[in-house]
Amino acid sequence: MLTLNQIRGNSDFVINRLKVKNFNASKIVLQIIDLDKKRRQIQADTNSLENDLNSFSKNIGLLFRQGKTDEANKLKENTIVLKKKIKELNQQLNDSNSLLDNLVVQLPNLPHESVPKGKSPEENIKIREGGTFPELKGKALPHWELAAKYKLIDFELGNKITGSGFPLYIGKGAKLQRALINFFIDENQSAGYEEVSPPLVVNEDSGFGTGQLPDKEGQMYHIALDNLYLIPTAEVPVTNIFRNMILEEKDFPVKKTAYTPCFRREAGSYGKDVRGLNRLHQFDKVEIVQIQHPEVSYNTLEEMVLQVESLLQKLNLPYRIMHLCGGDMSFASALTFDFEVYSAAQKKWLEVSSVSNFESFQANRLKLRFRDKNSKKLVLAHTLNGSALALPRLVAALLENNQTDEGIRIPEVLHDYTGFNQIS
RNA sequence: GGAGAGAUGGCCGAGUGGUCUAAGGCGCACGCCUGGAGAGCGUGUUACCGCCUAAAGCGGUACGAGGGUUCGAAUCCCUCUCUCUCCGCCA
Repeated sequence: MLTLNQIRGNSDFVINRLKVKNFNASKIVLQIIDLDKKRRQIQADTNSLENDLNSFSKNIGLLFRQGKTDEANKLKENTIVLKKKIKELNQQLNDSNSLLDNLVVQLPNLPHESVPKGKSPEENIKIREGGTFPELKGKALPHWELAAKYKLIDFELGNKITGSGFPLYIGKGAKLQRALINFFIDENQSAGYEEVSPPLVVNEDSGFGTGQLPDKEGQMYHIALDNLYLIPTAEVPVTNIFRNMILEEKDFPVKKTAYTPCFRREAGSYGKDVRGLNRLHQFDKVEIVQIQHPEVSYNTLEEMVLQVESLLQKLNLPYRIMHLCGGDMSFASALTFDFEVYSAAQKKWLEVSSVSNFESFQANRLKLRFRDKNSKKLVLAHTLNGSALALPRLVAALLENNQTDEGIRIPEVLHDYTGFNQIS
């Protein structure tokens, strides 16, 4: 959520920046500025009346203690009108405040100045690519056929147990999941991220803190009886560790990594794009999160991009890094880099990671601040996160790209984790 | 699931209707003292909103959350949330 300070006095700037995200903010911004002015006037009036009431009360107490009951009772009469007026004004103030909140919450985060204009993923800009493309003999099988052939994943059984989008991993398929998770966490740990293992369900406040609520509730599984939500990503519980916190500058950088299953309702399209592991309701992901000083958060973003890149390099997968255009960015992000791996059989790029700087957008909702060393004032911190990495599509590419006549080769870095170097 | 107790500032903890922003202690910051450190002494130490160009200053709000009673609520009443203890059940 943007701060009122960001909007007040910068309305043109805000409106123009949001155009990059194809968001027409002019109407809302004007409403906000108007309402904010009104709200402040109401508050000034209310405060002054409350001040009057307080001094009346003090005097009444004083008179009672002096035994001047008649005078006190006379003063009491004065407070009746005052109280009624204050009550009305307070009602107005509350109304204005919640109206204002409702408006501000609708504004997406401002995109960073480097964000390219564009409406769709086609307009994302490739930063660089790496890894080597596989040279496959004969016809490459898609991962869902490989998964069936080698009995790694049973989509039908997942269907039977739960429904579509909930695969059952079996044998070496299951072991491969664990191997990847452990590999990623170990790598992130060596890069200075502390491992945490958070709750997989969160309350409403947490959902709001990272921006899933309100608006995007349809994307999360909701447990109505307890009003809790299944996490769509570890970002939610991990970032919410810092809700309502005041950090010191010496605490920076805060670096956490977490493995969690992720649950997404998202009723996507059907057909080829969602076959096999391409889109699931439940999947595994290792996340990295950083809390940083605003002055250096973009260096941190770069550092996180390199961390994710190193994972893909070690797995020896062909990948590319995309600078997302305004239209393809998430609501809360100021700058996002997507990582895609090439799937040899499907002949397309699959997104396996998204690394973003949210600047103070989440911090404002979370009330995550730090004390500035020089000014001694409280300042909103910057939050960043990225997948390092999400498993399903990575596994898809891994299976497809490494298939041979003898079986599927496992990347060397995983051998210690899997205990086998080939699936056959 | 049953019974009971509780929630006060960064932490501990006092406070059962008025001068309570809230005693006392710890911690922290600064100063004095010291060769240096410690002890000791002194001073300071919540956040949010509003007024003010800003600072200073002033006003308002907040004692788990929300509502109520009252001229006045940390204190009384109602609802909710959470924590702890005991019993039961249990991975």
